[in-house]
Amino acid sequence: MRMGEGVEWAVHSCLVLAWLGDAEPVSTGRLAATFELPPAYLNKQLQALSKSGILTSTPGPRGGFRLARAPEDISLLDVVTAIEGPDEAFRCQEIRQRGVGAGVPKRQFREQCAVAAAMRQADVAWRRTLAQQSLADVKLSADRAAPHTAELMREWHAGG
Amino acid sequence: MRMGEGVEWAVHSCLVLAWLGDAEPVSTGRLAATFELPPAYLNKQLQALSKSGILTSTPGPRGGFRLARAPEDISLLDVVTAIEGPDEAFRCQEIRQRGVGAGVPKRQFREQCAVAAAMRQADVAWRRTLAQQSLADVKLSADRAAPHTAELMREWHAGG
DNA sequence: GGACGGCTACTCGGATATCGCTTGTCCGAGTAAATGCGG
DNA sequence: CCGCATTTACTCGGACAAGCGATATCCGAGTAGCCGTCC
Repeated sequence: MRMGEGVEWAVHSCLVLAWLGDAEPVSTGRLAATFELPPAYLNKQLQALSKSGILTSTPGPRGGFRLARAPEDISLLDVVTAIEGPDEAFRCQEIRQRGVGAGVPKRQFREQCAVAAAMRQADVAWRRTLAQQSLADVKLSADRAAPHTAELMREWHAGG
Repeated sequence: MRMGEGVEWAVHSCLVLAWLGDAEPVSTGRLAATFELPPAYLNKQLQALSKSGILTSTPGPRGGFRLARAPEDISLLDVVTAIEGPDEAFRCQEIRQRGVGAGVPKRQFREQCAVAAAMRQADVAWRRTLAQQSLADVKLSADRAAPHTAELMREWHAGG
């Protein structure tokens, strides 16, 4: 089980937008240069965030992306869902109904598969933990580890 | 983020082994026929379970696989880890140290990345939920939904 | 009749192809700003 | 000097390839049971 690396790019990009503030939008190229990422592919992730209502995009010169909401109102689950999709990791294929289960009446399978139910519990716990953490929380945690990050971002953004 | 379907096969196969009991081993072909799965590929998953110490394999005629421990002592996390590997879903690539972070002293990155830390919390919650559920629990849940499953398995196994 | 050696058939185990999705890239539509011109 | 039409350059947005891991398969090593033969 593996999460796409686009998630890491998306979260860090949102953090940069949070650090720089919503004064003016930041373009894909600028965000890509911030972490030395391929601009076109990062643009793909940013579009996904835009479609999910996490970012707002403004075209034209001086255009780019902005956070659509305050960092406190954007959870990590929002970002992960926007990039990876809404489906849960475990997809029950209902193999219990094949082979040995082919002959038994369908009524026996009204209750959902016990394996899927167990996996879903874990998935819910995972999602709940992600939903409880907002971008502001992560930003605060990063600021505690490196206090001058916001200033660094603003300087780098102005000079780049 | 997507979990391989081999996990579903592995869990259901372990459940079958639990229902049939450890009297005699069950071969890959028999297990595959139970759910109409490709035998060779299922064998791959069973080998992974065997290498992780969840199953024991006996070669030769009348050979096959058995549960290495009691179902109460096999957690879903054990099975998932055996199939999907021990790595966590989110792999931090440390992109914070590239681009804007290339010039700052390395000491700033002694603390782990805040994004990775947040993701790890969710991963821990997910693993904990999986670890708390044993094969016996899942089997019990399935038995409640379809009480005669164990009997069905024994009959189908004898007649097949 | 019993025991032993060889044979057979069946099993696991790992090496080997194929497919789909993630990754990566490109070009076109649209727009805001700058520019030059006319009043 | 001011306002406007035109041009321009820059942005997003979606369509188009490539690489890699999951999926699927096959064949060889090893072993337990069976059979024929010998004592």
